[in-house]
Amino acid sequence: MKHSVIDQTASPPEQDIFTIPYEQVLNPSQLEAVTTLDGPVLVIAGAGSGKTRTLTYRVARLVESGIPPGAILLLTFTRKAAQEMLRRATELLDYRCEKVAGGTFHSFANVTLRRFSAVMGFDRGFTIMDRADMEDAIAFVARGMHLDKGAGRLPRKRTLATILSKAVNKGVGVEEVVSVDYPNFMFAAQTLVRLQRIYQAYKKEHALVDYDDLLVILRDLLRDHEGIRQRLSEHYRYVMVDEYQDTNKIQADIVRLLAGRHRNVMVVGDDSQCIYAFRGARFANIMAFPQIFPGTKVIKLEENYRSTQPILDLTNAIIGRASRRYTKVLFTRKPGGTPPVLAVAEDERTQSRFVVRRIQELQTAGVPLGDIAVLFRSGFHSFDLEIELNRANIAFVKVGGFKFMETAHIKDLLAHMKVLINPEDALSWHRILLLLESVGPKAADEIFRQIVNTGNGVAALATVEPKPRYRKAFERFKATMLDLDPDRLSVAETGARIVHYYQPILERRFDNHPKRSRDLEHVLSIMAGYDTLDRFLADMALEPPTASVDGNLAVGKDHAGLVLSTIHSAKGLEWHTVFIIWALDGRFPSIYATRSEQDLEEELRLMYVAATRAQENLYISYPANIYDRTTATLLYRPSRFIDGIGEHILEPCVLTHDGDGLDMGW
DNA sequence: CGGGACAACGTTTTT
DNA sequence: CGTTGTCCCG
Repeated sequence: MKHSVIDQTASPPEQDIFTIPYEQVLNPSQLEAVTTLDGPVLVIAGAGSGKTRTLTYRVARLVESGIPPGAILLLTFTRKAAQEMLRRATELLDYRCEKVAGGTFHSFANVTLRRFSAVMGFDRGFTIMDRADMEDAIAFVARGMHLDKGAGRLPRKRTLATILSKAVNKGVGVEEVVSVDYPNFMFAAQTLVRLQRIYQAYKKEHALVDYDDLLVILRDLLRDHEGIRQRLSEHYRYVMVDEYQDTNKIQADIVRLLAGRHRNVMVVGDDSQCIYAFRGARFANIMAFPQIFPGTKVIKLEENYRSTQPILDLTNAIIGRASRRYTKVLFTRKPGGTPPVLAVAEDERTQSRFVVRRIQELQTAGVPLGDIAVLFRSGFHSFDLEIELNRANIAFVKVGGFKFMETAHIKDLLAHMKVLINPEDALSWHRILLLLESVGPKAADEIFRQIVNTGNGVAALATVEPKPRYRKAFERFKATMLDLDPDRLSVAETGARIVHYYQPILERRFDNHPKRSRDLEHVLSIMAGYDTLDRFLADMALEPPTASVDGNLAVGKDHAGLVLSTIHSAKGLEWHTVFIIWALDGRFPSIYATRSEQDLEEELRLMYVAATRAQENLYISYPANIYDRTTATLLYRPSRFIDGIGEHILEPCVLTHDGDGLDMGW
């Protein structure tokens, strides 16, 4: 009997086998979460309530209880979060904790699907498409549909991708997404339904998998193949999921299928911190969990260890403005603290200077730069501040926003590598063939056809008959590619040869090629850390490097530099001092979010997440008098999420800017 | 095929 | 306003 085996390994062992003093370092709720090893558990963990700590100790506890580390699966929102928890568990206990299986749903899906790729009909591997690949593929198949031009234009490819992705993540039809979110495109709804079908078929034919497919295919694999479900479920006997409020229906299904048999599953989340509904996340998953797993033990962590009471007074006031009542109220025993400040700046420059000056004062007062963060709604909100920081010689790392890996030259490099692994990848073939001089869509298509028909992978290049027009370019391409044997060459060597080949193309196509050349060098240095091409490519798609290239790269996120981050990327993190800039109504919430009640509510939660990152100091600021071109209106009110909050909770401060001076008056 | 000129569109967050 | 798609010509 399997059950008796599990019960033996997991039953509470003798007290004295534990080396970690759990009772002394955890509060009663945390302790209960950490020591309840069997059966379904739902932990509702408020901001700063020691959620990460709880998960870390629980990993250690499981391992200490004799569960083999490989039988524990820890699903988190970013891979970094998983690594960090396992690292901390290792510090608490020992090296065994490093062997726990951890990662994001997407990376877990990737490794699992590769194990069972034959079942799915991908016998030669598959390529993961990033967002830009998805858009390109959609645009490509849309062009192939030869739509009647008189019948009105389709949405742009970016919007198409958003629509198709939303339909998948919400588990609804394309028509429904269009009618709810894009009523202006209702005329094209049926075309989009067809487009979705063709796009699916296209991916299948060319062994391409987008982000959504990773989840969907894993779910289907678990649902439709009982043998595989059983194997995986017996392998991962203890499942933990972090940030459960930001999972969607498919992810909840995966958890249900994976843990349905042994029911040893703990999910941790906070409904008031759900900030990914825009891509299908449903905080309803949290409320539904006890129904899916009857007998769930519900544990609430409500004591906040992060922030001072004045900061919590503000965050409670913010979340109190939600129309939905959330499941808990936070309290702290942390003494003292000063009220958060709301700073009104005349213009953006004044706001930037205010932030820079305060940072300098904090440094003088002995606060390390790494303990300070500036948070904002959208990537571009920090541009002006970045200039001022450079001017003041303050090192920073920017997280979120700009996608280094999605720039054209980097994608060109990766496409050359992708066809080595998956020669059916039409998208990448197309991309690299178009780089050849005098090769356009038609010639690219013809060459690709010849390659695929030979069915011989990259080696098929030898048999292609180039037209005289592009013969010379083609021969150079062919010679380079035929020489790239992934079994013989290291990843970095492969990359270096491609870059060498690509250099003249780069110079011909881009004015700023010196900078792009440096980018390529940077990617080559990343390659040095990989021993197989698939691993490298999968990582670049699933966990691309985030730091920007020019100047301020270097420092890792946990060290030294000041952090500039979108609020989405700041999830789960905390700092001594937090600045929230551009808290201007019309920017935060963005005017586009002010239409629907639901979008607005998510923006409110976003403000809540931002404010709850602060331990000691919280500064919220906004530039007044910003003219918005698109709506032809003047934006001058503070964000509605903080407007009108009492002065004893959020202390107002007016920044004036005359000449070079900065006056902080009241 | 490649480049230039022009028109239309929609604007954010990320695996 | 910047990006994307289309059309036309050399």
